[in-house]
Amino acid sequence: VSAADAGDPAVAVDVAVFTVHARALQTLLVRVQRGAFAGRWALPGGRVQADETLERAARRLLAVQTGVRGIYLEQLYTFGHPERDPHGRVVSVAYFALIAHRGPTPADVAWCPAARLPPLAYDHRAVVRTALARLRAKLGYTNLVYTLLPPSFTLGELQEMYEAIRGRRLDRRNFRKKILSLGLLVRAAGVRRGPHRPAALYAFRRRRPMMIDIL
Amino acid sequence: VSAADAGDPAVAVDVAVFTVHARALQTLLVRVQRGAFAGRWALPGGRVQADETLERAARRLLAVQTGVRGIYLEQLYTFGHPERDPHGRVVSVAYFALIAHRGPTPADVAWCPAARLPPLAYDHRAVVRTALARLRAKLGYTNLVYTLLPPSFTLGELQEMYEAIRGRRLDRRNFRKKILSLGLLVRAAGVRRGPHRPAALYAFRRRRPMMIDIL
DNA sequence: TCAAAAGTGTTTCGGATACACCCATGC
DNA sequence: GCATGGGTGTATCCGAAACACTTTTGA
Repeated sequence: VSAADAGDPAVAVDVAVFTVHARALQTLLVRVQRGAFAGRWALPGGRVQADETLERAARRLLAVQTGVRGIYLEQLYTFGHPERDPHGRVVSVAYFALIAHRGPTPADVAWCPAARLPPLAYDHRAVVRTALARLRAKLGYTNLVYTLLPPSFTLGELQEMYEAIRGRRLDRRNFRKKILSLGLLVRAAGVRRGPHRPAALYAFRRRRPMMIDIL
Repeated sequence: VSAADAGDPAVAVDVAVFTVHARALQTLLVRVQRGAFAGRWALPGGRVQADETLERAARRLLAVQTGVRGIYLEQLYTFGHPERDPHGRVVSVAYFALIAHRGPTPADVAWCPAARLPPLAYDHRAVVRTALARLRAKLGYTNLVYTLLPPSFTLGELQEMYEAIRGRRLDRRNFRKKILSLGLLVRAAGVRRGPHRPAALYAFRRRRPMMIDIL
């Protein structure tokens, strides 16, 4: 009923960051430096400081450990089983985050296909599983894909995002009809040139999280 | 990186319990006994003990404070703003729960219409708002209504649940068609007699949480 | 006999799905 | 000239929504 004492669990945050690259969902992992899990891969995260909010802690630890900052972040679930951390009682508030893919990462940081994760420290496998379920569900009723894409992109690229995350192919004609009918996109200048016919570029009319109705 | 120390936030749980009664959503509140909020209403909850899971803490505190036990419970969201509790840093894992309505409550415990709550302690108003949003969303893709109903009930009573929670009327014929087509219900013995034509009784084929697709 | 809830079918509309062909480019 | 992805239109199906009258009971 009053402030903390030494009997309290420690409070931590963990962040499951996803991107889509090479037509596959990828998860951001860091190598554990110390303790019982030294050498294993784990989600970025750590202890919450006394005067910061949970989300701020998540952003700080993510930036420090991986250099990633300024991305979409939302609270996922709180994992608090008494034995989840062999070092002592730690209650961890997990966040899930999305980012457009970018280049290489620092040492001891890696993008790993979400379908083939190595053994992870703590209960982070369960955290990733929970985050993936949330991600798939949320794509169906929000415009969150925009967080995975650069400012302009082709409809083919957009469709690849949905296919990578939902794990199945979509009909191109129906997809274009549906997406364009939502009015979320505007034509961007220029075209994407590749080894084949150039594709029109599009951009999101608004780059902020919104409820919508798709798929 | 190791176990807790005195700098850690306290860890608590709060439980937002809902029922439907008198065609309205009701929230279970307890009166705060001590501290800065003494006399105010609040959600049941309190500190997590060193060796119990978060869910177990929620069930324990709910039973001790209100006598309610053995109900549907799910984790909702974790509230951790540094100033949410004037007594010190407390990170609170909120749960949301559903129960069929039953008789009177102990002293200093009350069911209160969710639409007209009194001023609540801490950030519990935000907790209730979050829980209501979750409840409304979840009714749309699960069979969780069963938690609000007695073992047998009429289709009219079932429809009242949906109407109370969603806050709008539904067409009776379409509702019956849809609900019966899902195959979740079986006829129960007997009829409900009232001041008017008797109604057939139904029961849920399975009383456990399931994903489905309704409304 | 009246008030109040129970019970029942049909029509309409819109969104989802399935499906095939031509186009523009780089190699 | 060919391989590769870009771009477009139509027919069908299914579930959702709208909608009115008869039935049974207790008072």
